[in-house]
Amino acid sequence: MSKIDIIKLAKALNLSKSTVSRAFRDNSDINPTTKERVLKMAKELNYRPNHYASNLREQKSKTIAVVVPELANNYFTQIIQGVERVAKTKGYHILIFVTDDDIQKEKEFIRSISNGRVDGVLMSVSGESEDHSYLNRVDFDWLPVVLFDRVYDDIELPTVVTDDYDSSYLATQHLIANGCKRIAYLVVNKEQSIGKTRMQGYMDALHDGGLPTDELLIADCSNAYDENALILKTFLAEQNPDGVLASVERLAVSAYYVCRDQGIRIPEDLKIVAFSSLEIAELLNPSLSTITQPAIQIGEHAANILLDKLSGVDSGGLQPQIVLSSELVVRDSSRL
Amino acid sequence: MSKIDIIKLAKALNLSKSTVSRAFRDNSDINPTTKERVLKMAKELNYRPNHYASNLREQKSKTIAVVVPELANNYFTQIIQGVERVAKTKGYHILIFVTDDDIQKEKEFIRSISNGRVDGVLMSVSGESEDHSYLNRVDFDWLPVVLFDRVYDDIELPTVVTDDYDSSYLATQHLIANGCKRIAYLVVNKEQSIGKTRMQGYMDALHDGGLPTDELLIADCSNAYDENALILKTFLAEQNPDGVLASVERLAVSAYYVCRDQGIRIPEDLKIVAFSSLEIAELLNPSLSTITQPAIQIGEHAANILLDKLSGVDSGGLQPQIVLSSELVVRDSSRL
DNA sequence: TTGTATGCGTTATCAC
DNA sequence: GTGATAACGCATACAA
Repeated sequence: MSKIDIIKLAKALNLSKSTVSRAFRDNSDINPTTKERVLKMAKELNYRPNHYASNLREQKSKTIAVVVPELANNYFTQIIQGVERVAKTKGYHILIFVTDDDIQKEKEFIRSISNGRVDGVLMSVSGESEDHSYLNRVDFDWLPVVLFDRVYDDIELPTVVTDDYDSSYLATQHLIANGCKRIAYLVVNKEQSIGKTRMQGYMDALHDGGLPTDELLIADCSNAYDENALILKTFLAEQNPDGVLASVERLAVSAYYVCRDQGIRIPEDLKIVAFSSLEIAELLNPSLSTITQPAIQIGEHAANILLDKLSGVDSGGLQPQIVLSSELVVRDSSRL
Repeated sequence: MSKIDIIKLAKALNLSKSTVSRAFRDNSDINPTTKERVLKMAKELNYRPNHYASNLREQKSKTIAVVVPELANNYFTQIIQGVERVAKTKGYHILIFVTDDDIQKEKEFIRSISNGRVDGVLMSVSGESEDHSYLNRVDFDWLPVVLFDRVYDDIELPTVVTDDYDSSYLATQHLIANGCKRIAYLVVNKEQSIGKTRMQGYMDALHDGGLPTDELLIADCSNAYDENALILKTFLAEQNPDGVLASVERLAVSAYYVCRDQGIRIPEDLKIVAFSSLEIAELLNPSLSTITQPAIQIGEHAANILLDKLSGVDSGGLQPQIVLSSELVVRDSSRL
């Protein structure tokens, strides 16, 4: 294969390079027969238009970036699946970037692609509690951005999120209905919109259910399994809750491990509900009650919004704000 | 931000574009002070070198492609994590492509990137039983390719795989040791090297353990959960095995569901061991015995090999063939 | 319908 | 140490 370019191909065909070029563009004036001829020879010589040259010329890349905080999370990989699925149908490729929840990396990545690297960006953000004004410096007409799941509320962009408040409220209500009096809330970062919104639903449900809200029942965890094991062990021992709402799957898993080790019975001693996209929640011991977010659909929606923008579909001036519903699936871990 | 390019920046600084360009290259003759000045102004104007122009010029993209059969599989997403981790440290981006186990898509993708789109490819293949000679047409000096997990044996390329035969053998031996007489093997596609190798380990262990091998005990499943539920339900009823080796996680999960529905007790009636990268195998009911592959490391190794090649490290002429060890973790699902 | 010429934004080579 | 200029490979406006 090596170095066959449009000129060599043109020479081989005794044509000009423009004609050859035209053979690869769909809506160009070209004799169907010569087009055939070119395509055939191209196949033979294994020629493909150089991507970077075309992109430079056309100022587009047919590629979108997907920016996520982490990959070690089923939820995000499911979202990526959704994105991939719709991107593929429109001929787009996807570039994955992981920020490790570090806004510096997020910022640097956005900077690094801000000059034609990709046609658009799908992002779940990392710096909600920090200064993310860097985003205001990008021209969204040049580089459309759609936020999903974790969003910056103070920046006007299309978003795709789930109804976290309602889900949290409902799940807490369910725990109350099943007799819980001391319901704990497990969260990784209270400052994130996700953590905050879910916490609000939890608190309001407590209040409406006639239960006091107690700062001490809110466990601020980390992202590392081993740390969480420690935090939760202490937390459960000291606070002795009878119900738990885990704002992310990982915390529910840690809670399961701690309960097993400490001889805390689920659901008899402690009932658990968790935000989780685990496909086998059903098979856990005991099966885990979940608030299941439509992850794949989030990806699909976000991708569709972005691709619409890229193909010039007018959103009527305003930014779509999609809210998808999660589903509360009650299983053994929160049963009476 | 919009349209700021090197020329505008140069003008703003009253410099030539060559000088500006030099400020961004690390080892160029340039006055440190002017470099400072350029970089500062660049930041101010939010200038970034155009990726496509540089790539066109330099003939490299600092991007590698990761090609996998599917994303709906923890195993592959973990591998991607590993790749991402090392790629990031070397300043590479990753482009994800999913073949849906369709060699046509695999082929088309490789073709589509064969002209400078990426600097190299990491791939887990899809067309082992089909004609994959298309790969011989790519010049691996121009586009280095490293295969992982699912490989083409008849094409000379670096590979990273796990010791599937040994793992299978060991797991089967373990089942025999725990009293199983009728051990079934669950597989998705017998023709794949993965399925085949694992089956061989299983068969040899049976033989060495003095047990007959029986074609009927090999269940050829599909990739869809609902289909598998049906297949396995019938299979378990008809063949009545007392042990099962699942060549992929998905099949073990299906088996769990079927057992639950049919009142088959694990491990009393049926012992199960599965190839699985599930992090919470421990928490299943009952906890699942697994052959755990070092997925993240596979990704890291593959990426390292590729990046070494890209940076011109000589592999001594021969293609590295890495074999990583999986770990058999015995849990309740296969206990006596 | 096809060919010619120009520019997309860089970087490298060569002068200065 | 810096500036002019020629590629990189392609796609389009314009001429033929």
